[in-house]
Amino acid sequence: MILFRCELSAGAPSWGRIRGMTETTGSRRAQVTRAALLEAAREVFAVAGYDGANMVDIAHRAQASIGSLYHHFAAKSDLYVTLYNEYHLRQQHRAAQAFRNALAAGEQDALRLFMVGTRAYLEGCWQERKLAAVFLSGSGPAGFGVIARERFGDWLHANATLVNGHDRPLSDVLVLCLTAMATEAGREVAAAPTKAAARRTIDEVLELMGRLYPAS
Amino acid sequence: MILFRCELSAGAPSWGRIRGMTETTGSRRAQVTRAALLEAAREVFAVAGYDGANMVDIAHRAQASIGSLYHHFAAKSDLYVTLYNEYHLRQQHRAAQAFRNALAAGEQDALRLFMVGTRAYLEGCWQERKLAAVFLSGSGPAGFGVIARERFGDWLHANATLVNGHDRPLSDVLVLCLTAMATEAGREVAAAPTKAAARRTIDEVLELMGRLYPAS
DNA sequence: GTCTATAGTAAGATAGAC
DNA sequence: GTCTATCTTACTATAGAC
Repeated sequence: MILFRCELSAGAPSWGRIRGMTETTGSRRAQVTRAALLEAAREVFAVAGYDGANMVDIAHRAQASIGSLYHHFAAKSDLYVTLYNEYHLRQQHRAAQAFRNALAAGEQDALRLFMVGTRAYLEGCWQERKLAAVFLSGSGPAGFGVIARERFGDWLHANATLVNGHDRPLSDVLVLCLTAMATEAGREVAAAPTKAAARRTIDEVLELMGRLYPAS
Repeated sequence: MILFRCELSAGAPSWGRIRGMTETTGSRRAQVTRAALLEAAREVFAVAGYDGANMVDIAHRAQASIGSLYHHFAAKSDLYVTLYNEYHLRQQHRAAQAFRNALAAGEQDALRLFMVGTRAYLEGCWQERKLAAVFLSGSGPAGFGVIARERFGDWLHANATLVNGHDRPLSDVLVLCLTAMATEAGREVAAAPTKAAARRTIDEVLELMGRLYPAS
């Protein structure tokens, strides 16, 4: 029984490459440039949002040129989606790690294991709050919000399925509500002024989720 | 004790006029043009979303010119916000009406009254599903999502305050979760294939909200 | 691979005649 | 108030030197 498995969306994402993604191999210098461009994009998106960000600013901040930017990324959306996919993968790893730790520590209760994974996700929102705020802000290329919600819902559903041991243990509406709560909580956590405040929000949301989640 | 009062945000909205709103008075012909432009905008936004909509399409669909459009509305965001404010007002009226009806029918329980108002909101999402889908899609001018969420949260908080009879009966996190659930539910309802499906979603969400809402 | 320069396109917004 | 014509900005895309 594998909860919060990284394989969930490690395959080809249904969304992702809008116009054909750039390769990840290349010379050392190319990789440095690419990394600088991604880091610059992360900062610019965080300040200006998706629509407000412009490619020239990103290139300048990375001390690279427009030509170089377009050499590495086919479009603005490509830049955004690349950042999102990497972020999403890190979040999955955090959840999977926390789950394994809890299992190793002897935790058996399915619901509690589910909560552990969800808590890890929310703590990831705090650790990467600037980037998380970008993706939770609702900005992004056309259709991105819907896809991100669906991906998160699938993730919840798949893990909840394993928790309960049934094929379809949770109603669609319950998954809808859990997803909505986790998303809103992530937004709140990413905007929290202090780590203590973030932790309070996380604790309280998990307590509320426990009231919704049917006892296993 | 007035629940779901229309006055809640009938005053000057904190957001609203991005660049100065146009007056509502004018000649008969001007008002006809203005109404046609709003109706056209409603249709175009519903199909293309905020970013995808373009002003030329809206003007053409209203059989008016670009110049005329900009005479009536200072910017694309003004058009969008005007539609939103009118929609929001109708939703408030629906909730207030349902509340008054329930009161007149002898309903006394505070929580049940709260649910009646919330149900009216969700049924409004179904009745105006095309328009509701626009505002719930997450599209919109920069910063709109945040403001819309805040406005809804204020509405929830104010009414819940009256329900419970305390100054601050609900924790911020609980309001956050109720807001998130209502918003997601509204999205789902607006996208439901049939009225029966919408009603099922509404019933189930209200049941779940009842588990979160502290007994009064 | 990286750069500068530039053309093309689309859309928001404005000017000024009527 | 309404119109046509035009301005401005910004993303996309490409060419061609190094």
